[in-house]
Amino acid sequence: MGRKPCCDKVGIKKGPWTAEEDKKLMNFIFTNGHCSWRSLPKLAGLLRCGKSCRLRWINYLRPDVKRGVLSDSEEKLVIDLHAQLGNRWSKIASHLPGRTDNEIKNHWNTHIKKKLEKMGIDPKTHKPIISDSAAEKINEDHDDNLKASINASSSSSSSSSSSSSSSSSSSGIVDEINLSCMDYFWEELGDFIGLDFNTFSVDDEHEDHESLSLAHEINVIDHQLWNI
DNA sequence: AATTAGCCCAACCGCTGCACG
DNA sequence: GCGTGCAGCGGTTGGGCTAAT
Repeated sequence: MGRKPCCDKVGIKKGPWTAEEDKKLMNFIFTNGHCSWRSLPKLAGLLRCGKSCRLRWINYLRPDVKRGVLSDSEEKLVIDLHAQLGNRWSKIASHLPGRTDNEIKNHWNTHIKKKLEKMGIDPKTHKPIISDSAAEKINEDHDDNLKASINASSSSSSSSSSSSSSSSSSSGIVDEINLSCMDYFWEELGDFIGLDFNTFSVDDEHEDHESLSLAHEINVIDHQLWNI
């Protein structure tokens, strides 16, 4: 015997919400709040499952929900947070007042992802997309450095200091690649939305209150993340 | 004007984590 | 510690809309 489904599918309405249903849901929540999403549809006189009501409320009917396309600064904040948090849309949404995880997820998949790919940046890793030949070259160089470090450490095995410095140089190559990738990413992104990531200031074109406050928030989040 | 292709977004589905008995 | 039920989350889908042919 498995888990009871969240709603018995018989008699449950699916698909787009009507204005009448919206009204019923809003009226109920405004007067009673949402004590239990599971029991809410019955109490509100809706033929929907609790999940559906919850989603409708959070993504559409909530009074503080912000509609319309994301601003450049909001977009930047999403990219920045995605680079740190990955596909944790609800966490990302919590940093953008009035925006929902669903909205951000949709915007990411339809707009930002394409923009980043166009800029030659992998939207998953937030690093430049490297061609096969370039990747081979990096691997060759890395292998050469690794071989050199192994040789060096084997030839001077008595000296612990020299072997440690050699191994750090091989991993240093990888760090260098990662750092240059990130520099490239921030530079491209800065150009794209008009934000200087060194000073967290925006250029004249983007110098509105929202951009500045978001730039400040990005700065704060960056500090918090780096301090973890 | 009709058809097709692509885009966008609301909504659904299934899984996970958490609280509680 | 275990099982159950619920809310919440993220991936995916489907349908409406618009631009291109």
